[in-house]
Amino acid sequence: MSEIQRPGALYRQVAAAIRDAIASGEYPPGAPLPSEAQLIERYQVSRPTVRNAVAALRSEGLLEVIHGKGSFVRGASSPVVTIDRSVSQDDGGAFTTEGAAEWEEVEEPHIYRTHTNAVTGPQLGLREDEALFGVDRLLIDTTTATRVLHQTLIPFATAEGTDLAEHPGTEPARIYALLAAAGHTLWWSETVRARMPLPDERTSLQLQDATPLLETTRVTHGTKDHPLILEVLRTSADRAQLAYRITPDPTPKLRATRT
Amino acid sequence: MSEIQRPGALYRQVAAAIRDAIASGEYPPGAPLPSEAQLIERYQVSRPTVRNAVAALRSEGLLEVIHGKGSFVRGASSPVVTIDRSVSQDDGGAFTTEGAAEWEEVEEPHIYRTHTNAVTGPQLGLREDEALFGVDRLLIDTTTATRVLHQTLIPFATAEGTDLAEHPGTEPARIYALLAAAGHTLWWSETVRARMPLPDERTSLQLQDATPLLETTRVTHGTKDHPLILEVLRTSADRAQLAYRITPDPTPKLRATRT
DNA sequence: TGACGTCACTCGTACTAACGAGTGATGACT
DNA sequence: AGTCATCACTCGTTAGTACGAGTGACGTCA
Repeated sequence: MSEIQRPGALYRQVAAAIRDAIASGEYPPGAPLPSEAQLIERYQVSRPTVRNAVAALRSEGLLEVIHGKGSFVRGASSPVVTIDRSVSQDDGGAFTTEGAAEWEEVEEPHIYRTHTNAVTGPQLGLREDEALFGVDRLLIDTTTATRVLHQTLIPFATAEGTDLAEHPGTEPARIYALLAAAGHTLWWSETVRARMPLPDERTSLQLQDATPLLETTRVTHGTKDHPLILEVLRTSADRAQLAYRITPDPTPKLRATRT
Repeated sequence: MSEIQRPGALYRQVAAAIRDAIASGEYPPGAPLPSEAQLIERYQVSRPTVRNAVAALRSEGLLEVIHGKGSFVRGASSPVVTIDRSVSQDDGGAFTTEGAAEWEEVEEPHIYRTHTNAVTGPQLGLREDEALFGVDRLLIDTTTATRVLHQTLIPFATAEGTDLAEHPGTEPARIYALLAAAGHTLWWSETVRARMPLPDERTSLQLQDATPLLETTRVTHGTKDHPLILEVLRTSADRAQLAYRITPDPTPKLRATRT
């Protein structure tokens, strides 16, 4: 072996050596790494050790391995799409949720009835087992092919007396307009988290290895004291980032929450 | 073997069987999994296969493995701390960035000089290689021990003529107050992304396996046409989530960006 | 009683070996 | 010329084996 020696496990040394080689530009983004056989030769280690090292780099998101072809350097994955989470309202009262123009539904939205659970109940200010409409959408950005899972949960209490009871599959921006027309002054609170995807999320969002999931939960508040709508958006952290616009809030913090 | 059979690789079948066992409550969160030797016995496979299966579940964030003790079920990790990213301003003009009361600096902030690069330049509306002050902080939430890395980048052009040129290590909320006092009307744009941590981020934030990093970038805008300050916040997606407050924006979207 | 060494148990690392499976190019056959 | 079988190369999976290293309990010895 040439450049490896000190720290701990052999495979970590090999991983570090490869990491350095990538950082030094020896293997630029997109370039193929030497094959396992060549790495075995170069570092004079066994195949399990090489595979262990490659696996480590893969879990760091540094490599992409394609069966039958080889390992490739995955350039610093910077998000491709910026999803603007601010909400605009034009003179006519119509709302624009950024992206409405860019995203396209690939399938019919899945509309169903469900109930609040231990998570969604508190978020909506409801007890558990309260009736909800649910709408699941799979959206795809037409230019970048970025996929987004979008779920809308509408309490019966919110839908009652509006068009929503008949057409829960209405698009969010129209729902906002509906609620505003019903006399609500709307504002939203949103939380953002990230986690590793579940197996089914990996497939439906077509996530690569070591790609976290970005998940944002938006609660629509109206003039009444309890929340009106719950929306959850899930997408690949590799492909998308979220954008917010913040203006100073004259009301001293009401929202110091802790779970 | 008992419950495993169909789909693809043996180790995936074993992983699925263990995943099901966890889901079924056979191994509740916090409980120890059978040892490797017992899993070998139970599923009648070799040790590499068992280890492969366990590694897969570990990378899903479902298991935590402790050397010398065993493997343990890691219950659905819901964030512990909510970081409110909205900004409040009281009558006296002082700003409150939520969390200021809860977070504590563990070390002296690291203050240095640096330059814009290909990423930070455009974000600040500057060319590359423009001079900046940099301030790095490691903050810890006193009640939950959640760690946060915070970086502030201040262009010389912003600091000039203000207290910042002398004291770049000023806290963000005070910087906002300073800029407001200098005649700026402030607003902020913020982007959120997630990715797997780099090795050094893993250690400084004490991240466990399969824990993504939440990273948010805040740009402070004033009355002038170019941005004033850049802040980057990094924390464990396992321990923290971000919160935003959204109000309808009368200006039709100016911010449809794409990188 | 207290300190410490030992031991049994756990996972971590490393090697050899063999075969399966995906990919792409080459070349023969129609 | 076009189609398709083959082959070489890549990574994927599995088995078997050995020893290193961290942890905690137990028992011995002072």
